[in-house]
Amino acid sequence: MLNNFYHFFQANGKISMEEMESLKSLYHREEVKKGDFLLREGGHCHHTFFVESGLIRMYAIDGQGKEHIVQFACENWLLSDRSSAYFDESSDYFIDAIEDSVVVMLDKGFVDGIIEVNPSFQRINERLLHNHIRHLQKRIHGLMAETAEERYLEFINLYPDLTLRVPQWMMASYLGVTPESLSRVRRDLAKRNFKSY
Amino acid sequence: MLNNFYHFFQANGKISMEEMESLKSLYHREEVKKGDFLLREGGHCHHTFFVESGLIRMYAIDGQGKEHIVQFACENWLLSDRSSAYFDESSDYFIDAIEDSVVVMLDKGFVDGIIEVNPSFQRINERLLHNHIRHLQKRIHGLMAETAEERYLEFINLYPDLTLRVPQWMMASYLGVTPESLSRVRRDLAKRNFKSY
DNA sequence: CGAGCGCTTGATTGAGTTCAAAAATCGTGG
DNA sequence: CCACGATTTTTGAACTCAATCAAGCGCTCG
Repeated sequence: MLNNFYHFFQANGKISMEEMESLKSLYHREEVKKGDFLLREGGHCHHTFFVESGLIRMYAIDGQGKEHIVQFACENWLLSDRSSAYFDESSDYFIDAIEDSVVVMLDKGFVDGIIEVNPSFQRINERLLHNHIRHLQKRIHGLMAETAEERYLEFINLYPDLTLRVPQWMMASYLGVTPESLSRVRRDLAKRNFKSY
Repeated sequence: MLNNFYHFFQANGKISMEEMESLKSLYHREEVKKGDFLLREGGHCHHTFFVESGLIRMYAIDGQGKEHIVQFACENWLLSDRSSAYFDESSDYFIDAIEDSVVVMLDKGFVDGIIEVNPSFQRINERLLHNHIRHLQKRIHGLMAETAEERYLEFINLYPDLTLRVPQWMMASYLGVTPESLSRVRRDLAKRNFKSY
């Protein structure tokens, strides 16, 4: 029960079980089924989501009604619309479950709370933010400089586990191409006797 | 002399001139001429750059030798390769001056130093990071969901001042299109009797 | 078992790139 | 202050990658 969650914070900040207990008013466990929403466009993102088990995603829907997946999050990942949560704005994004999942919902006060209990989390939070920035920057560079095929290869390299769990059309949406195009990319790779597994 | 710099921190954190003085070992003023480099690919980013006057840019060069501009920074903007600076990695980016500029170079210790002097800067730094994330996310969405024309219109709306100071081919590089394409976008907008100025 | 969803394939279209070259603008030294 | 070379912007034509539209296949789950 929330083993991943407790382990995540113990490993990162050497926080004790008792200290986590003292914060328990600032988080709660939630089970969600495939397809359930944790956030909808126009709503406010009141939580950061820690994925205890399962798989969730964040995505936007553009003017033409097309989905664009911003991020996946499986076990031990944190996901949140930081803009909405931090700036108290209504969100441009949807967050829903791709698989039946167990999610720990962290209140806005959680980060401050854990920093109070253990100040080293100040650093850890900062690191998470910098990591996020680095990741987004890579994504931008990929979209500007790389072909669909290159982006696909990077993705399966970086997230081999997700590749098996995420439907292909969602991966396409993450990569910024249509499902048809991704299908062709894969066919062409196969023809050039490229074996991934 | 560094009026913008002092004003920026006074306005944001109510820090006194004396307190800024106490940090003066952690920053220094530098004059750079158009074309001068502040950072090169492969180097380490040891500073955050505050633009006192002038205009600088950060960009990457891809496998085909093409430039991709990540960010512009004019007066009162901060610019840095956060990944390189924060994680002590070698940088993927170049930073150089588009105009003759006066830049305040902030040492890595500057942020910690100013937080020590005035703890409210902890919050301000966090806000800057969140803003950065929000901005990058918008950019990703633009690249995935919008046409070159839409991105161009957003840019001139958001940064009308930069539009006048940045050469067109650089704006193209920021928007993720070729200079030729941007030229055509502008011609077509003009033909549809769209007047910006 | 059938309806719907996801994946594939084919044909066509289209936004943006590439290559080439002309026109406009800039900047710098004489 | 002008002129000349370099850079920037524009235009044209051919091309390319990926999108769109349309159809068919196969699986699953209700």
